[in-house]
Amino acid sequence: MTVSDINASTVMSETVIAYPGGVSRWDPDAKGRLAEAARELFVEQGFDQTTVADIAARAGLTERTFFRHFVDKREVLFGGDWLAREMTEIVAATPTDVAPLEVVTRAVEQACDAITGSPDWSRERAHIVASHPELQERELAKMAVLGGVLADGLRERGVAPGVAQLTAEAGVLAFRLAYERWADGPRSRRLAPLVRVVLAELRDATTPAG
Amino acid sequence: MTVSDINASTVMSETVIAYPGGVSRWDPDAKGRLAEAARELFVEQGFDQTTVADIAARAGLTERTFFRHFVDKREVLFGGDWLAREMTEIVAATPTDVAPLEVVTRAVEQACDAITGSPDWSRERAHIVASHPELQERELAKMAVLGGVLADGLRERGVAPGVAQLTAEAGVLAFRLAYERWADGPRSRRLAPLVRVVLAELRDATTPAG
DNA sequence: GTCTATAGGGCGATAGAC
DNA sequence: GTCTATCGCCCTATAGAC
Repeated sequence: MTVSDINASTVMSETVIAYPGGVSRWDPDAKGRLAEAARELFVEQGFDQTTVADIAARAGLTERTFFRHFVDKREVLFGGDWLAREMTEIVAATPTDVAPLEVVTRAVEQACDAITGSPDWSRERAHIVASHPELQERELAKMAVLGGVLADGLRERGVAPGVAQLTAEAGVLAFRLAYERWADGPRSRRLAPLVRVVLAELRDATTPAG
Repeated sequence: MTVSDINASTVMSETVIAYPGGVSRWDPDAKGRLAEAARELFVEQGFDQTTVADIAARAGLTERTFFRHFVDKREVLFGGDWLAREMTEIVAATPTDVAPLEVVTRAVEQACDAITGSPDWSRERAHIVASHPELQERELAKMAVLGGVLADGLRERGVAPGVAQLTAEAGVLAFRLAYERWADGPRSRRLAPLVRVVLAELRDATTPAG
């Protein structure tokens, strides 16, 4: 038995014995387990107090594996580029005779429904993000990406580049402000309907002498 | 002129004194020297390849001193809260009979003039930021802060909270898009006049059936 | 100022699936 | 056998604590 064999078998016995939750290193959906472990720990002890090692340990994995799935610690709270891809598809699936502003509005509304599947966690997450500047930064960066994909989607429909960018950015701004209001408001309120309200207010706000 | 004004303007402009030969720890304007050293090194060898130790060494200081002046490595490319303070003052100095949208527009225009004192560095900086996601994140965060102070400024003038936020965010969005166009455009173009153009386009983009 | 913990990258070894 | 996911241990820089 070589040294590396000892290490390996030690690791293996841990795999069999030392995971009380029945979570083994080779169980499926490592990424999902890491995300869930992270959520739990962030709620239990806060984002700052939770190390990547903590998260990996709870998921029955190592730090190194965490970083294979998420580019950094913050990213575990954001669904990668899932929402961006979702929005790309929504825009592409919208009939071509729909006006740019309406395309963006619908895309944002559908995105709202997609992300608020579990309202409790959505709100919890919103408050975690709101209380950590580095997470707000990441959230804003994600919004910028959404603006980019919306603009690209509009351009592919033949919308002029400048108009596409402005319309997309307006939609993303409405998304962000609607989300902010929703997270602070009563839990009975739904997010999607707020989008058109905010967009109308944005138009009024940018109209001189209004 | 306050101490923070001195530091901020030193960071933002080229009013840095030359230190021929040896730079000692006790020479004045440590913050300005650090910012200058950082700029040079970022241009020479890139942001990633430059360590805080490199920057501190060139400025004749220690890493610890760097972190006393800048909360993190990225912050050396951003003027702290200088621009936010500037905007707060501009809003406060605007006559009270000026409409909210016009207040925001003027504040952003004046901010444009303030940050483009040295167009060459401004553009260089814009390209460094554009090619590093973590710097884009910080830039967006700074924009969010500007939105906050503009909204607060409007509220202090008696503008309704919701209107204040929408107007402020619209102004900041126009600022960001104008800056983007300016950085990519010919160097003869000035930044400030772009703001009203973008704001008008934003209004058109948010107007249905337009 | 000194010390230390954490984030995060590089790379080869290895376990398991197929 | 190939292919992929994970490990383990190297490392440095950042950033915070003392």
